[in-house]
Amino acid sequence: MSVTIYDVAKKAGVAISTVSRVLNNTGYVSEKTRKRVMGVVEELNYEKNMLAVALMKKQTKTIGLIIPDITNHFYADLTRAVEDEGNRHGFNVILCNTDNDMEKEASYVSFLLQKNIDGIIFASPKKDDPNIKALCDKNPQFPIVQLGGEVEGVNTDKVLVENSQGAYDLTKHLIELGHESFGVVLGHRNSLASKDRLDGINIAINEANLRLVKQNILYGDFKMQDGLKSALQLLKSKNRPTAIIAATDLLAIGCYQAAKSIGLSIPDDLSITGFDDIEIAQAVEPALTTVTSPIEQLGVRAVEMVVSTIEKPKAYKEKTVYQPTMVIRGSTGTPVNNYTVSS
Amino acid sequence: MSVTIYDVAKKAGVAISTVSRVLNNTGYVSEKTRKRVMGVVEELNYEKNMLAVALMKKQTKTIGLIIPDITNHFYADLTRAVEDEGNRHGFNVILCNTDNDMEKEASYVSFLLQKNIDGIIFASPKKDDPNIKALCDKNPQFPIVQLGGEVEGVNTDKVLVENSQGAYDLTKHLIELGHESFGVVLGHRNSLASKDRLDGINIAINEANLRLVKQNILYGDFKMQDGLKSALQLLKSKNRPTAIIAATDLLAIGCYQAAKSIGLSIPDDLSITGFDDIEIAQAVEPALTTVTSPIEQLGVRAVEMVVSTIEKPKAYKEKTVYQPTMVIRGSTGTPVNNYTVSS
DNA sequence: TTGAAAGCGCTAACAA
DNA sequence: TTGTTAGCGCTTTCAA
Repeated sequence: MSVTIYDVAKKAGVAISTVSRVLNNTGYVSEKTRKRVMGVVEELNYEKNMLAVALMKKQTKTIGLIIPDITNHFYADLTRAVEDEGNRHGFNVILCNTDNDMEKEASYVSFLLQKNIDGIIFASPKKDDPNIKALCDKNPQFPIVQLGGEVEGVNTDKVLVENSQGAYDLTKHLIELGHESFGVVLGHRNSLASKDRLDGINIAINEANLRLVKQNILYGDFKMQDGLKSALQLLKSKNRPTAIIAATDLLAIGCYQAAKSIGLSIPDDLSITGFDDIEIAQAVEPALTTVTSPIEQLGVRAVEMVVSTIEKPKAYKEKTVYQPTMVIRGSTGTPVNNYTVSS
Repeated sequence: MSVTIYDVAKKAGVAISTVSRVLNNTGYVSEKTRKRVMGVVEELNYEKNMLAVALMKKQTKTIGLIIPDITNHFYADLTRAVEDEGNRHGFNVILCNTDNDMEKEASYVSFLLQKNIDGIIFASPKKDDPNIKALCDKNPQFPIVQLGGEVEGVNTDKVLVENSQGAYDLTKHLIELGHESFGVVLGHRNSLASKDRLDGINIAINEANLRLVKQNILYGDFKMQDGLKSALQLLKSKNRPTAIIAATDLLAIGCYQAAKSIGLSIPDDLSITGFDDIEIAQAVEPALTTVTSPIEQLGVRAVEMVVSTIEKPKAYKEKTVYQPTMVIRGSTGTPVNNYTVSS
């Protein structure tokens, strides 16, 4: 079928080991034979079969990227960064969307392992993810990096964002504007993203001697619809907050819709904050106050970590933590507190 | 290192071929040995090395997906669909972002080929893409599907969307509202998306005996920023249009910003239409009139096509064409025509 | 400086 | 019903 190293060897009148040597620049080869071999390689349009190489070397030059959902802008950006950086190092990336479904994740992981993938990046693992734990227990040497989350009791390389800091900043900003009652619109209950953010919010609120009513903390999925639903619930409640802190920009935009649907104006009647700073955050009206993470850098760092452990296994694990940055825009302001909503 | 078929065979006291047989359900195996072998498989936690299988069978159960940019919502949705459907058929997908850079694409393609990938889906190929042509010329049997675009003079399976129809519908809708002067904000000059849409627009305009001024057709990249820039240029020109047709929703949202920045209200002073119906399209104010494609179906169909050709090569090529659907929302209306802008 | 040959882990004739 | 063996295309000792 396709041309192999044998074809090249025969045509060049040398042994396959010689061809292999010139192809890989390994061992001694006379300039003369090198030229001859390269000539035949060009002539025959020979391309190395990486499968055979992989079987030999036990390196596929492929990494797996496991994310909840590529449709979420944050993961799209991240994936882009990982793919680019991987490519720069000569690695391809196999994409896996789990929807936070552990069974799906398990099946992906075993599939990836069977394919002898060289390493895996887990984005936003949930704190009780059993698959990562199992994988690490079974083979502590296998290159894994956890990005933007950490499974309890599992020691791997990590790239993290101090999300609690971002949430703290946002909350403090709202408090300084004069807000005293808050609504919190989160995603999955056991996503680290939700937990971290809530922590930061609580710290800021406690510092200011204010209280966060438990009923004002709502969980859901990460879609815009969920933001709308949660916000409606908050806005129609007795403990109606003057500010809503959403766990992602998309959720925040869902909150915008809720506010509009019942005639509240942002930020006069209601301040809203997001998280992620997706492209649309500046396009909505008013522009969204949010927090931005160095997503590209996260991806780059994660790839650096896997690739370096793949190429030279190391005895220690490392962790890099990034700080998010608050971006104040038009969706937050001093509360006016003069509105009424029919409950 | 890891446990192989030999380990299983030895422990079970059978030959490797027997193990292979029970693993693949091929040929006769007595119930007794089957059970014994399976027992050992479980006990040893044996997992098949797909690399070896692939080397033998010349099938890697992996397909490549080549897209311009995962960061673009349309491709994120598409990728999601392709990945899901691929997975359903037992295929992994390797993601490649080309940024429409032909060299990058070429390098990806040769990389994928070296890895003995089973097939490739090219999303939105540009009409003069040299790589697809070269690939087909070299190996007409290799499973390829072009999605949402077609390279001239290349015969492969195709999944298309009649974008010109969507653009036609949008334009006609605007004309019926009373618009007579249009601005067109496109993406790359030689992307099929741009060409198709322009075609549809022209047909509708000609049918109505109107004219589209050449200076009102602007090209750029596909980012929000480009929409803003192009729209500003249009709105400050002498031939200021009353409606802008953008090639994507993101570009349209850029146009929103331009309109707002110079104090025009939508749709009274300016109607705007998009393309794609991304999630945010309904969240912007006013909600965006746009056109929606069955993205998921596109991905599913493309995967069906590659997978079926991978599994059973066929002598013919096929093409599936989908119709887009117009979604009318608040961003289009009757022109009021009483505004002035300092030029 | 080059070649022969032994694998990498598996499938698939072919024999028994 | 099971075992033996020859590859798949390559890298890498070890000899020459």
